[in-house]
Amino acid sequence: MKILIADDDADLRELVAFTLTQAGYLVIRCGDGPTALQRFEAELPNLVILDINMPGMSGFAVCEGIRRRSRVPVMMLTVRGEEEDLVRALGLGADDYLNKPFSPRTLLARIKALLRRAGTENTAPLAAGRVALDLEEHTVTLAGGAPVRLTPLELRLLQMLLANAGRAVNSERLLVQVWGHRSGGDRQLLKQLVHRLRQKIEADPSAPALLRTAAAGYKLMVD
Amino acid sequence: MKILIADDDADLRELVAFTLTQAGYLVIRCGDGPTALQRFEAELPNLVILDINMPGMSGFAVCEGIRRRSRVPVMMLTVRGEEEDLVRALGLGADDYLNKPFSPRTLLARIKALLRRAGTENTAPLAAGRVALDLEEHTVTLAGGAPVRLTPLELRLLQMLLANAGRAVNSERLLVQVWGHRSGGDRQLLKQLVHRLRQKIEADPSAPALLRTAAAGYKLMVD
DNA sequence: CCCGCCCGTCACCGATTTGTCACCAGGCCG
DNA sequence: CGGCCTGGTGACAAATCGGTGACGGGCGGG
Repeated sequence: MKILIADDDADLRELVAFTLTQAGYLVIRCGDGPTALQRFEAELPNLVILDINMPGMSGFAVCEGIRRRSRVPVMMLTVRGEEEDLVRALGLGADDYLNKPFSPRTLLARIKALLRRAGTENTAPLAAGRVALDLEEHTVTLAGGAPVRLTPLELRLLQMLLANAGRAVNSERLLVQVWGHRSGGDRQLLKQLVHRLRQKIEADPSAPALLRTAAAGYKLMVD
Repeated sequence: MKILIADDDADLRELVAFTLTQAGYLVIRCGDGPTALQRFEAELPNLVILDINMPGMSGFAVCEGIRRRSRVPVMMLTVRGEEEDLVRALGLGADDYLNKPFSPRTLLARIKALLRRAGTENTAPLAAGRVALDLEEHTVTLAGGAPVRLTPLELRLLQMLLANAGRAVNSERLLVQVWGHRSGGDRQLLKQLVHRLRQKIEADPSAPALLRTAAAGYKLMVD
């Protein structure tokens, strides 16, 4: 589950990003309007959080731009008491708003509600570190990158590793989970699958940084 | 569920739009009569809300135009005490009216009543993006185009995809929903049906833009 | 009775995915 | 030093999958 946050206030931006990351979402940050639009195009996040007051290009304009090509849920961050802003934002197609300052708890609750309403929540928030899995689309997204398509077997393998992110997973167990094999012997299959997966997700497949070989198995690195 | 709201008073329009959006409807806005007619053609909403007093082209004229090609429920917004307007509106085929000012609660209640009466709500999501289904006529209408006749199976398939517009639907689930098959195996049927449906609804069937192949199934594009 | 539509079935193509084999490099140990 | 194991890699073949064209049986309307 990807969320784009655009706010020129670095402190607030990081607070939001931290809260969301902790909750298992993959967060994309930016500090101004034009960048937000560009990142939106590139990442196609599942939800967008926009600060209204940004220098250069306001949240309104960004919202308008996004609405021209997508019905993705948009949440605006407003200053309490600016009723006019609020009405304008909702008029431009924003889905919800939050008055600053707000609590992380409130933020999460509103975001969950928005995603539920948008029907996006089924796409389980399977994410850890810089890896986010989209079970419905059969893709992985590595922080800052474009989604990568995975084959069914690759998806299953990555899902198993993700479920145990940071810890080594026994080869035996991976064989059982991915192929349903009851006994060992078929190490070659796993070898190949890992190899193929690395070609797709590693920056340098010959020096694996994410999917590392561990004692008697493999592990997915977090940070 | 799509609702078109036409009102030249921006504040009122946005209030209505916000109320409806919160209630889960997809809202299409416009501020004058000609635009309303044009958007109606393009979007084929499930319900239309018209202000009577609009500069240029009155709500009456819009209502008349809509009635020439559709029996979609129409609600008029009137100023209290203008009995004559009211009579004229209902005479032109409007289904209900609301005196300004009104409360969001009232608005929602009346809209639900209208939709229930029109039998639109049971008939489920019949429109998304540029695709609108007519279950009675066994036709689809693509934005701006002429209705296309569908066979019963094609209709069922499109209905299933429409109910999950924008998201991928598993082949397995489609098989069960369309044919009532309990188990897999018969992928060939789905292949053919999709192929035949694409011939009818795609501008270029060899490069599907609407009914796209997705991971482990198909999906109907909305944007 | 014939005709057209609907739809299940088969056959084929090209692309993707997956299983298999052969080989290499490095570590360990007798 | 040489055998042996483990993990990585490239290459190839088999299997699968989606798209497409074609055939024909069943059925209802003229």
